[in-house]
Amino acid sequence: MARRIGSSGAQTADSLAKAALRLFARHGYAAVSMRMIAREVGVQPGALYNHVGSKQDLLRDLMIGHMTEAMKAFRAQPLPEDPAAALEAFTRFHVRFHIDRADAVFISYMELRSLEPENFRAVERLRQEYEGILRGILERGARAGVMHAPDPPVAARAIISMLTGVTHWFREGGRLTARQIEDIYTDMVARSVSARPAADGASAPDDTPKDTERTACSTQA
Amino acid sequence: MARRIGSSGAQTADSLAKAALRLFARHGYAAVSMRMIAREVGVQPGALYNHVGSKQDLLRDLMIGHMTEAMKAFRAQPLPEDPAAALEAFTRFHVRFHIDRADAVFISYMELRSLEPENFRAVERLRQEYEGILRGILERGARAGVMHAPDPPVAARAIISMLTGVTHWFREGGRLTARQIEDIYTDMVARSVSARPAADGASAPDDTPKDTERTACSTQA
DNA sequence: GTCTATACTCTGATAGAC
DNA sequence: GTCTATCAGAGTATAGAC
Repeated sequence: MARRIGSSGAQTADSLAKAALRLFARHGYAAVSMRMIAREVGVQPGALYNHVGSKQDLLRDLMIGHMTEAMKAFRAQPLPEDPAAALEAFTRFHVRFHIDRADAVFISYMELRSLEPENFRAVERLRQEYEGILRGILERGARAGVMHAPDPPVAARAIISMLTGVTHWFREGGRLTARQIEDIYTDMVARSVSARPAADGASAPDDTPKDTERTACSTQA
Repeated sequence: MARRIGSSGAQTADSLAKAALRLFARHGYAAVSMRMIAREVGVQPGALYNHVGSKQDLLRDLMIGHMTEAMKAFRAQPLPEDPAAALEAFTRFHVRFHIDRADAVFISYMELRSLEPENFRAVERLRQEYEGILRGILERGARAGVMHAPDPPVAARAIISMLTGVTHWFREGGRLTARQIEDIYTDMVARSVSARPAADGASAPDDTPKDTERTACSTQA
């Protein structure tokens, strides 16, 4: 228990978190063993348990850490009153924040199923809170008549899926800079809920969805 | 080797594929064991190897089967000449086809990294072929001036990410019917590359991207 | 705080009887 | 074609020396 001279626990803990993040993102939680992480960190497998309770704890801490950091960073910037400006702020924030943290995003998006029920609920709560921000913007925009969002919950998810997908293929030093990607996505998102219809107005549903074919239950997470 | 009276290999093989599909989608390839699959099928673990060479073969066959089926189904329908109509056809096809095969889509999207290099290349080739269809539509639309797609490769990926995301949350019997989802997504996709700018034209990049900040390499898969 | 050593379970895959 | 039995190795996690 006592710390010996020459030990460097804080450093190991940090390098452990970094290694787990990288490996989980690359191979997936289930495909990564504590032995692999230990090898990466440069310690024996058993030594990891001085810093983390279990492999599951490691995943949970990474995910909750990422989500809370995202929420905090978003709230640290002012959210414009104007819905269109707010949407742009959200989009730019999301793309920029996530491009810089591709590994953490990837994990948070893909490894929900690897969380044990209790941890899942905690993370899911944060995810819904974040999604709620975007939904709120769309609802305000639709009410104000400056946006076309027949179904804000669905639109919010569609937009977040689109934005988060960037982490699947973006690589630093590729054909486009992060800023260019940000511009392209911002443009597409703004248009996707634009109050102006698409060119030929092929089959845009009305702003007030018809009740036909509606069913009972609520859309679930 | 000889088939005995009372055996039912074809049925087992079918139920094996179905069980693997379901379990891989639910828990992830790495988290699913052959023993779990065997239990689901109702045979002993060793018996699985009468129908499949390895766990990896099972994944590869599921993914390639899904992708080729998708390509074949898409090509079985006529693709309109008009870019906007083609985009709508693509969107509706994608959403409809994928909503009915949520498990296969989920696997094809998430388990690329679980494929061994050779299998990965085979699947990736099919994926790019499919993405190329959408990219082609966007390029035609942009050339014809009826679509705004500053960067068709990025736009194609963004749209596919958005559409594929539906499998993350859609459940039969939820608040919305599949047809309603299809309508909403079709509308959003059409608008996202609409030639008409978003309401206030906040910061839409030009159709001809500026060369500033461009870097050398090509966008990678 | 890290080490070595280990407990115990599970893994993918195979061999041979039937 | 399925069974039982088994292999060799890897999985998470713990115990106790230092």
